[in-house]
Amino acid sequence: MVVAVADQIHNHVLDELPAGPRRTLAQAATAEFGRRGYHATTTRHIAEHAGMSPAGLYVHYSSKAELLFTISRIGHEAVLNDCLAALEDITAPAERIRVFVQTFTVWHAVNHNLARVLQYEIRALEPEHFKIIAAIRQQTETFAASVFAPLVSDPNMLRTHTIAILSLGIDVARWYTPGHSPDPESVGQAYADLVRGLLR
Amino acid sequence: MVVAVADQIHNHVLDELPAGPRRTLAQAATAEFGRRGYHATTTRHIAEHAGMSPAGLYVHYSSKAELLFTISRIGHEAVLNDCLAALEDITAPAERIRVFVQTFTVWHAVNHNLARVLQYEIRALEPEHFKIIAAIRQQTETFAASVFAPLVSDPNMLRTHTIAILSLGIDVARWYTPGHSPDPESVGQAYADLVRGLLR
DNA sequence: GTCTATAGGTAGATAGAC
DNA sequence: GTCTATCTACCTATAGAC
Repeated sequence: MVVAVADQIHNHVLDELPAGPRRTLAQAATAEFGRRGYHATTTRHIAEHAGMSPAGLYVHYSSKAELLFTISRIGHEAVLNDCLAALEDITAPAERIRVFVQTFTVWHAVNHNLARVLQYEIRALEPEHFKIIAAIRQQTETFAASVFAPLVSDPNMLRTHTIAILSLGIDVARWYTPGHSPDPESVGQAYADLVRGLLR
Repeated sequence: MVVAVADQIHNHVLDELPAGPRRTLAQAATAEFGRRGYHATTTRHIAEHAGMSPAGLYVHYSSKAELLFTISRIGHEAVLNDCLAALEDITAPAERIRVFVQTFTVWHAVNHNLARVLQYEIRALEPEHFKIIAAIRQQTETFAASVFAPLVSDPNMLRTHTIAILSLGIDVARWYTPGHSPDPESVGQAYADLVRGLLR
């Protein structure tokens, strides 16, 4: 079943946190923020999802804002690191592009709920938190551009192509619906093929 | 100046409403919802932006939810109608695709603030409102698929291509920043070129 | 139709017992 | 570390004067 697999991998990203209430709360908050949005989600929703009282949350997180920041930081680092790791041993430019698009796309399909928090709730971050997140996003964008650069000579076109290709992956988080959409690997493969045509 | 032009055309969409407090409030709400999100925006923000007291809003709208629905309905109808109108006299399949992509993309760049409300705040709509909006979105998606169909024989690929191409346009609303991003026409042209390569 | 004032509800966060 | 109870603040919406 697609839903179960997606949930497993989804939880896997936040497994960077040691097992315990802090991780449980981060998982609960990700589910709620992803479905309803940060401002529509109450601390009571999160606590109930995590199986504890509203007050219990504040033993492990100082605020709702810290919970969002923690999720956002781990998520943003995970996308970047997964893409870096996937391309580590690949040197052929065309193959690097193919694997990048596939990895980035699959990540957003598998982690569509977490990805929605990353992409939609940036403006809900507090200013100091926003700066840190923006820096990670900049790294991801710069890395993507470096992957596409060998096949795009014009710098202006490189910028447009990079934004467009990242858009394809990012927007998967918006429309992806487990059970209704094709499985993540299929989407990733289809998008990698699309981009190959796009860059010729 | 790019900002001024974008604001003019932005306001133009809501000019479907007769001039008066109802239109002024819809414009104010669009600006606030687009910047901060529906749930982070208070009725006081909207009233202040529109230059009236918090209570004044309720003379013209029954609730904050009705304001969102009004904006969402007019905006969704505008995208669909603009695309239909742009393709009315065009029969050549490749040209229809080019003009569709350009129109859809430019619309989301010019109306990026309104477009954010359309794309990000669907889940904030009340159930009855959601049904009506979903029906308009379905029409737009069906129309897009009919435009691409002549150049994509495999039905499965048609669905993937349609989603991907709509994603490109929709995601413009997320990243477009007047003054920093290229002007809307340039983005539309670049994306139309990209899609031409993508469909070959 | 506009305002000031406020009702009624609920949010984030804390106090203090166990 | 968990709970129940609650504080304080603010939000949507209404009442009622002008």
